[in-house]
Amino acid sequence: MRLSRYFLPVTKETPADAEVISHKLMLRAGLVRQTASGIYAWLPLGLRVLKKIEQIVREEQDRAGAIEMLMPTLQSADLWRESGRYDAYGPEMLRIEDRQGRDLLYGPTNEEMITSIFKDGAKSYRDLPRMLYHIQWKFRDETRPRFGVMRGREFLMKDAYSFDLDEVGGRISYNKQFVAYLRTFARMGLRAIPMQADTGPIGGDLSHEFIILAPSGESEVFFHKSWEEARSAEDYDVDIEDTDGLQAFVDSMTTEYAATDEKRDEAREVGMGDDLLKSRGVEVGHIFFFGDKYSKAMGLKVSGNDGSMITPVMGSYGVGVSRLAGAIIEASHDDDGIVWPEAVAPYKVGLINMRADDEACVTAADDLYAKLQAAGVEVLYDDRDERGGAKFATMDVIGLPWQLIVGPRGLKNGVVELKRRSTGERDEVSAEVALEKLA
RNA sequence: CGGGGAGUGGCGCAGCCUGGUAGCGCAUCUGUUUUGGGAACAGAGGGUCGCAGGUUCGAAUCCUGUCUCCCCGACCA
Repeated sequence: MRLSRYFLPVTKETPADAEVISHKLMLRAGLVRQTASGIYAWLPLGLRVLKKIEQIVREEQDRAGAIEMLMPTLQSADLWRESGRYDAYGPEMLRIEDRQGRDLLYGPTNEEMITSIFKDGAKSYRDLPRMLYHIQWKFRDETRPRFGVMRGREFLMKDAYSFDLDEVGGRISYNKQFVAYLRTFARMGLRAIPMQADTGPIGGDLSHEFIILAPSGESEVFFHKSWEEARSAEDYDVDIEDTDGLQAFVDSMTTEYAATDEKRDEAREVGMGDDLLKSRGVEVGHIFFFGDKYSKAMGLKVSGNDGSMITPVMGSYGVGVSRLAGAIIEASHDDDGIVWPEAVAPYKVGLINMRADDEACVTAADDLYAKLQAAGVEVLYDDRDERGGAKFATMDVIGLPWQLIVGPRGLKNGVVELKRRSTGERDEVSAEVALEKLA
């Protein structure tokens, strides 16, 4: 994409509304614009990030054996009356009436709807286990939206639902999602720690929040120092079909101490000494097993192999997709702007032509642009007639992982400059070497 | 939902107390000189002062109502 033809409203000043760093940077970098309290428009650059995040979530859900579908944002109130939640949910649920006077709501979550759909389509024990998911906008009318997209009223969420014949099966589904979550966040360059959350009606330990560490996160978290070390998705490469191995792996991930502020175990902390670390954290995912709460209330039953009727047990698994965009920035930025992890960067390379009025520079930069595109490299080409300083500042604030700088100074010596955003390292290399490194 | 604050060119703000026909910085546009870390100079465009009433010869300014947004707290599968 040529910047001269793009829509990228980057600002030097921060709007007064923004308080947290990710919100400020998202506005400054032209990723989002607020349209109402807690409601955001995703501008072209921001949308690319959102889609990158969404795609990683999708790939890991698919890998875990979940099946993608899409449910609507608007739901019938009758569906929620079946589960009893229409009255129970409270004012956080946005209620709407259509022209016929029918009660609708903008879905804050989809347990009722998925249960109803699954009930319609699954009749036999042979139809289970199944996991279904979708990535769809939700609305929760929070009393006080804040922190930009991290606590919006309208937000993009991946929500998955598992259906199993019994609790043993339910735990297997849960474990598959558990691993998928670790992998998902690791792929985005985040350190996400599973922390035990309030348990569902069944009790036990089948509910975890995934908290990412970020110095400016919204809540305080406490954990064993082993979580400090960076881990990649490969560290979570488990055979999810090996039930025992999967369980052992999940156990190993939940033995080291990790707790949110409300869940602290002081007795345990005392014995940890220097191994205990604390940080700020942002919740980016939450998984839980809730047994037959919805299946029972909504009459979901399938035939067993002995002709009996079985009420399946369910779990649900949420990832805050739009929240992640903010959370990643919280975890990865510096004084100059965003530092995108490569996996979610809107473009991989920012190509800068230092002098739009210099024929040699234009030719060289155009050539690199064409070759990068031909090689399938996502590149944002700053071909505007601006001064170098302004271009550097723009590239730094939008945080693309690589900056490829073409200027008269380097061309004289037959080189271009390759700068890594995360470290600031610069290499003077030939155009060919630069292409090789980026392709 | 309790408490606090703010609405004035795209963004950040001043003016309001003490009514007199709207200003500054940044951004934008034009021109010239510039050009490796957000250039300088000269000129230009752009605002029914959130909205609705009221008081007054006259309202951004005073009064009443209303809407919106932000911050702290409570809440947050």
